Amino acid sequence: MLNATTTKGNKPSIAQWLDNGSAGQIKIGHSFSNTNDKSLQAHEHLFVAGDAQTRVYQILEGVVGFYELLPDGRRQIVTFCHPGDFIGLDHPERFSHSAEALCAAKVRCIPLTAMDRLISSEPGFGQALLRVLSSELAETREQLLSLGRKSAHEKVATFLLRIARRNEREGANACDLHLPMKRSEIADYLGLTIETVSRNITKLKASNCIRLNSNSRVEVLDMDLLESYAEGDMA
Amino acid sequence: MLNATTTKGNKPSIAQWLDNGSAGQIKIGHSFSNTNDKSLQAHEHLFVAGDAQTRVYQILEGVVGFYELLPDGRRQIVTFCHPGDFIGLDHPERFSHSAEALCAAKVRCIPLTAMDRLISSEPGFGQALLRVLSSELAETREQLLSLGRKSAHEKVATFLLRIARRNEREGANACDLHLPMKRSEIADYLGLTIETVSRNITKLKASNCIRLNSNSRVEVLDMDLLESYAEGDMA
DNA sequence: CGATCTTTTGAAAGCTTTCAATCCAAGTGG
DNA sequence: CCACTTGGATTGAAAGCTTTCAAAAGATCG
Repeated sequence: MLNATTTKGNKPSIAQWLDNGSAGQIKIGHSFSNTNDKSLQAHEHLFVAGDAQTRVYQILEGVVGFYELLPDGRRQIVTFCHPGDFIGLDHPERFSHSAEALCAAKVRCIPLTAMDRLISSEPGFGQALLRVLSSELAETREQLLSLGRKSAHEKVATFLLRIARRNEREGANACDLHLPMKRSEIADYLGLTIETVSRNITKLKASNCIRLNSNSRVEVLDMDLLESYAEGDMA
Repeated sequence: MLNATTTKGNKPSIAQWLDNGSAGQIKIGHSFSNTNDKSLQAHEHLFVAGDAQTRVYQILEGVVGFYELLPDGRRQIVTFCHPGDFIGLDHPERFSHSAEALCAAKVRCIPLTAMDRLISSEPGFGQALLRVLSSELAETREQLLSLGRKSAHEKVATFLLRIARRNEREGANACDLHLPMKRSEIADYLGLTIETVSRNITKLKASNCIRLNSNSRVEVLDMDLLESYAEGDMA
């Protein structure tokens, strides 16, 4: 979601803040003293709704789910945060969302004051943040279309396609998808139930669009078909 | 959606760029030479998906719907833009969305180059934009919860409640809601059909939660009830 | 290998949509 | 001033898709 790469090769004192490889984009590297990294076990929370927000987080390893709850327990996962992504750029006061590691994860914790300092001192930093926020907003709007107007089948296809695209961006095999989250988390991301997600994955299998090598390892057999499903060209 | 007020009192040469009254927030006033204002009739498009994006727009008067289409014509309205709101901060290349005036409207057109200049020259401007984008992202995420996890009844209640809150923020009567959009546009914003929207407005009337003074004029009779409906506390 | 969690599959129920018809408000023109 | 027209909103009934409830099948782990 956020166009920033992880700190490849682990340089703990150098935050590879923003590094979207596209031509003409700025690249910021900056050393920090008052950040600290935090390791999370699977299913451990980084924070929960109601916590005061005093830091911004950047994912270094693993995947973190960012979600909101209704009083009766219904959950909407807003985004899955991957290495390089930021959490907490959007809400300057108090979290209305919670963040939970889907698997073992490591995050860098950056005090808001450090962010403010950087914005003032590094001219390019604020602009980089603008780009990060912009692309996150664009992605969230894509998800609005999915949630508001797509069928379950289309939602699942769109979800898989997005993962394929992410793979492509990162130079990985677009057809070999790894799903770090459970069906229940996919369901809460797509506004569906576990059962509906499962049924539609089965449908995609049946139409020879994908194959499951394991529950969390999907192989795309026909990317064009997957794309047409995602856009609703057929049922 | 965007924390910026309109140019009250019409000062065409002074863009009251950002003016969120909160304590400690910056206030920017800046004069521009190369912006021009554009008037739109009801249902006239500001731009359509596919257009190259060369400007950012700020609504001066009226309401503009920002939407995305699926190939088969299904529409998702992403946001209703009110005076002060910006359009086009999120996507630096080519529009994947379209923008259409819901009623007679006036917008200020700002070339991207002018934005870039401002970001570089006015230190506070970039930070103001960050806040605008942040709050827009937060609002979009709220909408994700609505679309993904709320019932039709809850969606409609949430929609009305949001308008009431907007009224409050602007110092207007929170109980007197003006709906500048048609039922079909509410439907495409909430991921429902016209009929479902209508039925649930009727339900809200029947439970003495609201009253319709006209099709576009809703009076909230019981704000607490509306809030509890919006959160799903009852049916 | 048993215990537990997760996924898949089946059948019935429910909510929203679809299809249709009526109602309503606002113009238009005679 | 009153039909007539028109676009939008409401209401009704049937269909459809997703959910709910339930159970079986896998997978993981000690």
